[in-house]
Amino acid sequence: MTDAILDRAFSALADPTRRHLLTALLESDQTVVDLAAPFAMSLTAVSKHIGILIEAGLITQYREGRDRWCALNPAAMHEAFRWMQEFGYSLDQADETFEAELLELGLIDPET
Amino acid sequence: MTDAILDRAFSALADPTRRHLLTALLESDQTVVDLAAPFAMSLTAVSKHIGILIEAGLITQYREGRDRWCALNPAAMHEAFRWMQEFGYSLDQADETFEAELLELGLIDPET
DNA sequence: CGCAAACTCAACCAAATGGTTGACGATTCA
DNA sequence: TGAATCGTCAACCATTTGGTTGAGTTTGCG
Repeated sequence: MTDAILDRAFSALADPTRRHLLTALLESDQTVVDLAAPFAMSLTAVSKHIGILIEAGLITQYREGRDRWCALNPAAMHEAFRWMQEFGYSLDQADETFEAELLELGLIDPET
Repeated sequence: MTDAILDRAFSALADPTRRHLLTALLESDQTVVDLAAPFAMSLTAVSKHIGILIEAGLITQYREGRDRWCALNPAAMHEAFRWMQEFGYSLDQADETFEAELLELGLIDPET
């Protein structure tokens, strides 16, 4: 039951396009067309992503004329956040090991 | 670059089996066979899940004879956690709206 | 030695994912 | 009224995902 919510929240968050949509909404509510503008993909594709975010409970929509305005919905994000909080890891330790891991994976340059 | 890390972390977290594996490791380090025992799926399947968790940087492995011990790796979890922290939502508000949403989706009973 | 245990690897499969295009409905505006 | 804007829907496609089975490798043990 709570599994289904976390499934949808985390898999919605797993896509970079959807994460960009969410950060865009951090600024202010936006219409579907506005949200889609920066992306090099069809409006239909972005519309689908938005549908997934809605299903995941990460955003909501309200209509105004022919516009669909999207807004952040804190509920599901909060639930995912809370799940991760169970892992009471040391933040200091994490910061140290993280850099080393990035180097190992070749994802950052040594001089950065 | 950081997108790739978040992609892998969140999509690794999106599967309930893998989340169960992580919470099991919260107790203590465990071998692959031990981790697989509670699940109604083949050892190969669990081994694949573990591989995904390793690739995502959520766990690490060390060998000891024929055993492979798995241990939590806080790095990637921390990164995902930090991304979500950008959403400075009100936790109080989230708790209120979350219950309502669960009801609406039929995921919980009214009396709970 | 010889077998069992602990895995991993390779090949395969069905279903889900992320994208496309084309048609459609609803709303605004000249 | 008629055309343009703002979307959604349906069908299709290639790739990824999550599972299987069968074979192989390495290690421990009697």
